[in-house]
Amino acid sequence: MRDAVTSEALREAGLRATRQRTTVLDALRGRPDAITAQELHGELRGTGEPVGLTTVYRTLASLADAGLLDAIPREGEQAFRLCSDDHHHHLICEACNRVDELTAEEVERWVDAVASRRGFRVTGHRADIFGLCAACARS
Amino acid sequence: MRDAVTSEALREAGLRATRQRTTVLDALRGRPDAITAQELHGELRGTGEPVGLTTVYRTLASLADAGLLDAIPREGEQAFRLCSDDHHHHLICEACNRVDELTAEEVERWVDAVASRRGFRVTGHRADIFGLCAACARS
DNA sequence: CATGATCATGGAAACCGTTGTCAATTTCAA
DNA sequence: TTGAAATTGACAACGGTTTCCATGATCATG
Repeated sequence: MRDAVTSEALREAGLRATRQRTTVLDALRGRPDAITAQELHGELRGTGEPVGLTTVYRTLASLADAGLLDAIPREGEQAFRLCSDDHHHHLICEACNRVDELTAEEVERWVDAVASRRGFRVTGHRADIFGLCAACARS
Repeated sequence: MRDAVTSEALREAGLRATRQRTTVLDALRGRPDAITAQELHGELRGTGEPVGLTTVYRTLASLADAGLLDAIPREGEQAFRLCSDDHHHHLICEACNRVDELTAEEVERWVDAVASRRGFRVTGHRADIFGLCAACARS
């Protein structure tokens, strides 16, 4: 059962497996797009498993902290999406918010080269592509 | 005189050369770090050339629109910095907010390759490196 | 199973960066 | 010089997010 998988993931993140957290994490599963706390709250409001707005905010933050979610900054707000646990970059559709994960050795190489050349100690980097996915570009 | 240069830059951006805009743009000149509207407002408050907070916000937004400034997103707020007019990326010190501009053909190549491979129509991309500059890393 | 120490929830209020309002002021082309 | 149009700035409003805190759920332990 999916519930057991979800609970275990929460446990591994150091979080108790509550109904609310399970609901949030399950709602994120299989979603190709990034979603904000408010959007998710609104979506869950309709179902039989509502979760308080405050709790949605807290849960998304905790899961992102734990590395289960990627935070995708959007105009004035923050969207989230389930992600793999290794480092990657994003291909983001500005129309439907679909997010594809990318790995990019050429980017990592560039980061290392530039940083060492200037005596920077790197703590992180970001490389994302924005545009329209094939489906959205067609319409 | 510097003032004439500043006024002309404003004119070219389609903005009237007011005392406030000249003050803001001059304050940005030669600054290695990115600064927020509130920070700049506070800084100017001390001088003999105060500028209203609303005006600082509007001016920074206008200058960024015009391509004179780069917007550097910071935790929950937005910082700005004078920039060159051609496309570039950033090397950002998280301690002192110093920002260096970078060009990166390897990143551009990566963007094109990935996008075409997936049928994405690219509207923009971003690649920034975060860390500690040589000076901040030392202390 | 019970049980309680600890953690989680959620409605309401507060927060904080930012934007809208609008009357007064400034700019600048003519 | 002058007047139409743009700009300013104090203030209020906004919107996403966080804090508060009393209530409720979880789960290691007995």
